[in-house]
Amino acid sequence: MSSRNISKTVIKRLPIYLRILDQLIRRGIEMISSKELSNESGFTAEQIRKDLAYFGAFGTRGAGYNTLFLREKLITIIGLDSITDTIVIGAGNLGTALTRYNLTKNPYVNIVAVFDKNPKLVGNKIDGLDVLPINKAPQLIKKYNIKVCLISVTANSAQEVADLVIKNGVKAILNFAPVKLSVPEGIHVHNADLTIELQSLIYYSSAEEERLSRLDRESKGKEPDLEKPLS
Amino acid sequence: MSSRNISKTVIKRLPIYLRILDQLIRRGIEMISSKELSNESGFTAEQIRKDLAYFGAFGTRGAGYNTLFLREKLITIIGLDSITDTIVIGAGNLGTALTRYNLTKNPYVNIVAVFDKNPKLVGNKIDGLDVLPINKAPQLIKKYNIKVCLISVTANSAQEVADLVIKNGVKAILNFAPVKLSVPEGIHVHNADLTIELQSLIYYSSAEEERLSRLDRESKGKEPDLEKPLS
DNA sequence: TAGATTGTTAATCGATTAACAATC
DNA sequence: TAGATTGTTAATCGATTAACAATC
Repeated sequence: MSSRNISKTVIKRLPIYLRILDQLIRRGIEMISSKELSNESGFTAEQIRKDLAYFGAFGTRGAGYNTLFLREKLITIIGLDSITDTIVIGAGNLGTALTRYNLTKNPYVNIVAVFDKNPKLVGNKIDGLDVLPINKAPQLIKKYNIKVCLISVTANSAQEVADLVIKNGVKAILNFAPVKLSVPEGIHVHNADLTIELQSLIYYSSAEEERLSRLDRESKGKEPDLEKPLS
Repeated sequence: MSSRNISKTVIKRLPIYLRILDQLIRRGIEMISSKELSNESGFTAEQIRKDLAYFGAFGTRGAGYNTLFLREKLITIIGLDSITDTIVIGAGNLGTALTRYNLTKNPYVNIVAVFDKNPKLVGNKIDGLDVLPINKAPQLIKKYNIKVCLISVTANSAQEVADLVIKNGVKAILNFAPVKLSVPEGIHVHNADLTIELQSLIYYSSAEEERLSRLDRESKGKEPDLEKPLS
């Protein structure tokens, strides 16, 4: 129980369990077995039991898990028991959509401000929230003690923005920009690069066999031996 | 080379390599070692060499990889050598942002249509693209031979939408709705649930130690010693 | 009690890292 | 040739699955 260094793969499953519990509770279900959680989530029952066991013994042998009790535990484990204030940097299409989307869907997170460096966007309202100039970010991060930040600026600006928010106390970044951010030890970045996701899907959308055999043929055609120009 | 069943973790890294090669080529760099690719990507040099070796021998011992050559290979491997036509279902904030975002950023993918079941949204223009009623989707999927689809509808509608597009020939779905989709064997779903991403980040944004010890204290209150009775 | 299901240890599987011969 | 770096095999590490005793 509460042994440290729980792996990232485990942590990423916890919010999914939470979402399922929310649904079950809405449907009035009070107890749930790991087997049934498996059906709902697509993870194996063993894996679910093991994931939960890292944090404690929340079930009842022979009966399963009490949905309300387990939900409370998950909320505490993930850190959602108090609302997390966050900011969005980058008020383009994506940043605007993220802001609107989150404001309606996510009861655990509150977006307190949206920033952009483009003067044309500053002053816009997104669901009642003003878009502020980026130079106002430092004081606001400190004032609200912001620890989590969404970055939806261009690839060019993302590193600069990351440096700025980290310098002012942000510990975790959800990065939508298509670049690898360099951050100090102890700062967490999750990448949500939609282009990458989409491209890796395309791999699976056509018969691999066929395409990869084409790769072989091309190689044979093209590089009798020039494969590698010998300089 | 081209042994089958290459793992999903490998495939997900390929578009990242591609993106880095794009950058290198733009900077005029012609050769790159796995070591340098490691610096750019954050993956180890060994891992990069191994990933590429699943598909062939693209490098030159002693010299590294020719950036233009490797980029071509990656494009073929991923399946980006011809433009992929795709559709977006769900023209709310997120769907609109995804459509605009993709149209500008992703040269390998073309969004041919956006659909919504809400009559209020039908007829809207998104960067010159009409929002069509969902019942027009089947014929269009067939006409353009659409294999990849983005779903940005509500959790309630997502399964229904998935069933519909799969029935008409879609093989791969990028799902933004916060539900687990049930799909037949051979259909690929990638989930891009932003709420999940954000929540799992929150886990890392505050000191775990502290929060998890709180969990223990709470448990002690509620469950006297039955933490783990020793039998 | 008998049946069910957890929590946990052991076995397996897969992915990453290390090492190094091949070779440019 | 000497130096560098790939491609690949072997060793390690970590995550998943299987199994089962504990126990409700």
